[in-house]
Amino acid sequence: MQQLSSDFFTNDVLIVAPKLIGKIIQIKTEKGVESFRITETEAYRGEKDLACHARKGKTSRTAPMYELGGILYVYLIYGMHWMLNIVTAEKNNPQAALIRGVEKYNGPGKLTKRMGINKNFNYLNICESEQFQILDDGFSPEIKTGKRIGIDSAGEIYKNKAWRYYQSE
DNA sequence: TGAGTGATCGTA
DNA sequence: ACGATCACTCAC
Repeated sequence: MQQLSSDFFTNDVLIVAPKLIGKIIQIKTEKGVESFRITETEAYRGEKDLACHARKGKTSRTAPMYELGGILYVYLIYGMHWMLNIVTAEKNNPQAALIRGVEKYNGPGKLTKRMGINKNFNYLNICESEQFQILDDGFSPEIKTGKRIGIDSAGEIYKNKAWRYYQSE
């Protein structure tokens, strides 16, 4: 059981997002230490990607994505649901992998609710944090790809990219 | 299929 | 200051 190093996240999101499948999120909550194995991710890749928040450039919301890979990008959507993203790539290359599902909790809003993820986790460095870590226990499942979900306004080219990754049964 | 919900950002 | 938008979820 090994914690992922900074190098792991300093790669293109199209490399990192599929590699995150099967890895384990370990989080310290009021209940103690809990673990969740990642089953589904999506890649959001730079200002050119019309589905990525960074398509409009750097703002206070998207600033975390412009940092060096290895921190969290957390934001609220529809006034209710916290979205958990892992920032990837080098500084000023705004990319992130959305954690869309973990074992037993599918859906990006459901898993953050279960984990207690909120605004306080934004910018958290996951290579240095005691509270939130990602671990590799050697498990490497077969991975399938598909179109990303919920990005209808993104335009034909990027809407149809197969940048969603999930574990096949 | 549509309501709930509030931060964010462009426009003024 | 205002209004449109939104990487979702749940109940019909």
